[in-house]
Amino acid sequence: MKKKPVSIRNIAEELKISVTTVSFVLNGKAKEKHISKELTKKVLDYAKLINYRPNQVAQSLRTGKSKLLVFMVEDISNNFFSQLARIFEDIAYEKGYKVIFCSNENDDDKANELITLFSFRQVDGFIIVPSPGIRDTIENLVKDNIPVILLDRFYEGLDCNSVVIDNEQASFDATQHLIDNKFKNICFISTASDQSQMYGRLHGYEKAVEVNGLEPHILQIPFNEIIKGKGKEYIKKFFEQNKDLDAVFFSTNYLAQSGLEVLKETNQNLIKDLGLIAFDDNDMFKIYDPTITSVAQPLVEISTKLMEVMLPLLKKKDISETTHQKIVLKTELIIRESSLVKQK
Amino acid sequence: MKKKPVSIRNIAEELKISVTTVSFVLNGKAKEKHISKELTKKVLDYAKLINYRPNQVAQSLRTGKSKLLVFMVEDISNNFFSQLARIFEDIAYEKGYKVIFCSNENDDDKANELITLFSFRQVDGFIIVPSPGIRDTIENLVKDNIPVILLDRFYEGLDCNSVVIDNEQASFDATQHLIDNKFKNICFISTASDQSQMYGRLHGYEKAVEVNGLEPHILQIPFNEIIKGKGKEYIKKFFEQNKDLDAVFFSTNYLAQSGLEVLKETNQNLIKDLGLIAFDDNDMFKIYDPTITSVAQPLVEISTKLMEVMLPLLKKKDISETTHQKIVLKTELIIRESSLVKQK
DNA sequence: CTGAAAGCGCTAACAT
DNA sequence: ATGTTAGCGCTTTCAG
Repeated sequence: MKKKPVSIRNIAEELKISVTTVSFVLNGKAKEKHISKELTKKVLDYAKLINYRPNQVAQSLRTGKSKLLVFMVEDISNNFFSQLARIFEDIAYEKGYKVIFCSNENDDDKANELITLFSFRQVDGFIIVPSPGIRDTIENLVKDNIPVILLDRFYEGLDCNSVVIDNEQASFDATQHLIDNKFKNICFISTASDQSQMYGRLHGYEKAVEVNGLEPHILQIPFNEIIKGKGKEYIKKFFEQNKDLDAVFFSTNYLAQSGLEVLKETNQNLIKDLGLIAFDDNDMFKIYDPTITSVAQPLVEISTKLMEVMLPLLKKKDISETTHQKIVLKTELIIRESSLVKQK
Repeated sequence: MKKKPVSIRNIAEELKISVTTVSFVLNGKAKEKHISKELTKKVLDYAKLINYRPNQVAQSLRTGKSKLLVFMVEDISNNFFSQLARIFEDIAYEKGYKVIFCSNENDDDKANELITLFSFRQVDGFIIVPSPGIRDTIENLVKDNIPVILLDRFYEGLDCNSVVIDNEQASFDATQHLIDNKFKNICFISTASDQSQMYGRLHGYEKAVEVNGLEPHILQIPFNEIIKGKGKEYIKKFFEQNKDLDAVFFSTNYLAQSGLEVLKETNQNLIKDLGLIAFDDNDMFKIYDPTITSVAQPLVEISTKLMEVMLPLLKKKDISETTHQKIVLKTELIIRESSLVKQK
């Protein structure tokens, strides 16, 4: 039989005192409420003895706090996001928060629905990798003083907490690194998106190419085509039409994967002959042949910063006066074989 | 300002009827309670108009149901588990359930703590990839009639719902496939674990080797050594001591990764000369050179079955009479270049 | 110093 | 056919 958990009332009855006193003691307000040392100890000991766990649902109903955070990403099965989730999970648990992960597939409707679903009262805070068109929804969350942090990307001009990386610099450095290794016809394969992170990556590339007096070669694949699995076709066609490329810079990990598939299918040697860099690291990159250079995001640092920004918001009663923090973190270029100068 | 959500009482007042009526209508019990069509429609329309969302916390407190499921795996950042999570997430949302993912690191203490944390009342059901020593905890959950399904592995002799794959058959088939391709000195690299899934994989391998009159070559690495990142060292040493191996069967995806790293570091050609199979597929396997044969678990089927088993348990008031289901699913051997007969 | 009691929003047994 | 009300377990104001 399901044993009914003990309630604060049971404790009170057992100890022949009032629920108030029990509640005060259990919430560490014994001192503040001038409750005697002996009584305090008695309550604490008994609670420990019976291994008392407060009913969090009741607590939530009363306090309006659920100790639940929502961590909404594009796709939790994506290596980058699942790694991030894993680290954030630990940090959150440490602070007494549970995390609900969900995937919005970069789709506005799904994202909106999800945010509504965790409708305002049930969740203490949101960490969101926003899809392109939910700016209004985010703005409303902010207006309603709900703790929210944008992750990975943000909306230009919208005043909201965010933790992102310096995409432009990362992309510039990666491109420059290819150029330093004698590559001249570097292409940039990305999604057709004006989201901040892609915008930054594109501009970093363009800047590096321009500064070095080279020609840009850009492929931007519509996101819904990628969803449909058409990414490979686009890349294949692009490679066929641009035979003189000598290096490829993939702006996301899934594009890198598709790209490598195409190269592999076309001609195994291509992978060795081209300069190759991928945005976002992958464990397999270091055992590929050649090993693949990547732009690695600082996963631990991102997660830590998220919690650092989130915690004060959760603590405060009224966050309407808090200024929004915009954290920009540096990436690391992990140089491996694929981007080094080729000896022909 | 945070706008206060409308409550069922607000609706009642606005419509000048009682909360009961509103509650009944909103819970689809209008017919059952003989509430007039007009009133029903009025309530429904108004609720829609103001976009009413019930406070789920209050609902939970009252009903004891939270619409929350816990999905506890070894490590959510592991590709296999994150893929599974992604699919299960969708299926659960469809049924109105939210999912809390967490990682137990295959550690008993962490697993126990997590289960206690989601202490019995707050969560409607558990899906658990159990660490080796939490048999008692699971048994208690079962005794307390809490819906729980074991995933990926189970405890011999413990009567509990489970969804697993036929590890022994999968492993036998994979090994036999290597043998069919003329490999004679096939080694099996695994963890030192008597958990059911590893036991099955080991036995499948042993059986296939024996049936074919070959010698087994087995490396079992202690799990805590793997955690410490010592996996590669063990594998390296094993390869050095067994120079005559012509094929390797990795029992998990992280071991395959470590193994490939070792092979790569030792001698790039080894990867092409050895027969190679990995348990659990990975997107990168099909673009590796050579492409890598793997035993793929049926992710969608697993997730579907989990929900199929879970839903009835969630619905029933008393599940003490239900018989526990043990679902065993078939895997698929995805044959790629790495396991085909080598032309020397 | 301690206790009584209101009330968070909802459901459902009971009343009318 | 619809309304009144108790109560889920907790926090916290107010009273003693």
